[in-house]
This record gives sequence, structure tokens and C-alpha cells, in this order.
Amino acid sequence: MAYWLMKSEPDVFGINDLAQRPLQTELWDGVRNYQARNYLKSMQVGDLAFFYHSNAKPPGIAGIVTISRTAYPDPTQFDKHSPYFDERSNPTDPRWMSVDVTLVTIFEHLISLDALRAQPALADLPLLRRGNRLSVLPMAPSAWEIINRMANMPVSHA
DNA sequence: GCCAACGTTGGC
DNA sequence: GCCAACGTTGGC
Repeated sequence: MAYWLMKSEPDVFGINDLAQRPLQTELWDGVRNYQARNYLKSMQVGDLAFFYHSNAKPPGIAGIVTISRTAYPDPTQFDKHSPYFDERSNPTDPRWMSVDVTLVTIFEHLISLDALRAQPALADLPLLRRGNRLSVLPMAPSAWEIINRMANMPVSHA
């Protein structure tokens, strides 16, 4: 089993939107970066991912989801009316992938980006590296545990 | 709204 | 294959 971090803008689709979906499950669409796409392809059912709110005030980790369906062609790439439409993608050889995610936990308090940066043990976290723009990132088990502990603390660390 | 960082595109 | 131009991400 592997650990991940997946970014979404809460103004577009946040963790509370996921909570309101049937079975608290939704496809994760719109990934248009090859490296992030390759991470999606390697996900297995049962993998866990932090749900990160980007372009938010404040940005941070809002909760945990599990991968409930492995990668399949992202339908929005073929939808002319979707902002994610890609005219160069071919149905016989789809360029972009989705997975399904199912809600596991909404953290009582968002773990803010500031709080993450304040943890010396997370100094090497890819998420915190300058200029990182990948919307799907792998997480080392050690980092996963540290952040999980932060989530379970009674007081926020921002 | 600004802008640094970075990926992609396309001319050559 | 190089690299300038351009578009996007995402924190601030």
C-alpha cells in the first residue's frame, strides 16, 4: 500500500464536496501533467492520500481519502464542453487518467501549509519544496505518520 | 493581482 | 536537440 497527496482547489472541488457525493466517492479528473498522470496510474485500491486544498486561505491538508478504483481514462479529455478537454487525445490511446477516491476522514482542523513548514522532520517533503507544482505527489510512510500525528493533536499547530 | 517556478510547445 | 515564448500553478 502506498501513500499520496492530491491537490484540489476547494473553490472548484473541496473535501466537503466529496463528502456530499453518493458513497462519498468521486472521480479525480483534470490531471494534465504527465508525471502526475503516471502517479495516478501506479495507484492501487486501498492506497491512502491526503486531500490538499490549494489556492485556499489558508492552503493545507484537509483530510484523507482512499483510492477506490484504479486508473481509467479521464472522461473529461473527450468532452468538448469540459475545461479539461484535450483535442489531441485519442479514445483508442487516452492520454489522461482518472482514479476514484472515497472519503476517509475530514480533519477537525486543517493542517495548514505553515504548520507543515514548521515541522523540521518534514523539511524534505516534496510538497514543501520551492516551486513544486505537481498536483499528485507520493508520500513517504514516515512523513505520512508525522502528518497523521499532527492531525490527531488536540490543538492546531499553525 | 503579482510573480517565481516550471512544463510544454514549436521554430529553427 | 536547443531554447525562447508562452501558459499554468499556487503561494503570497
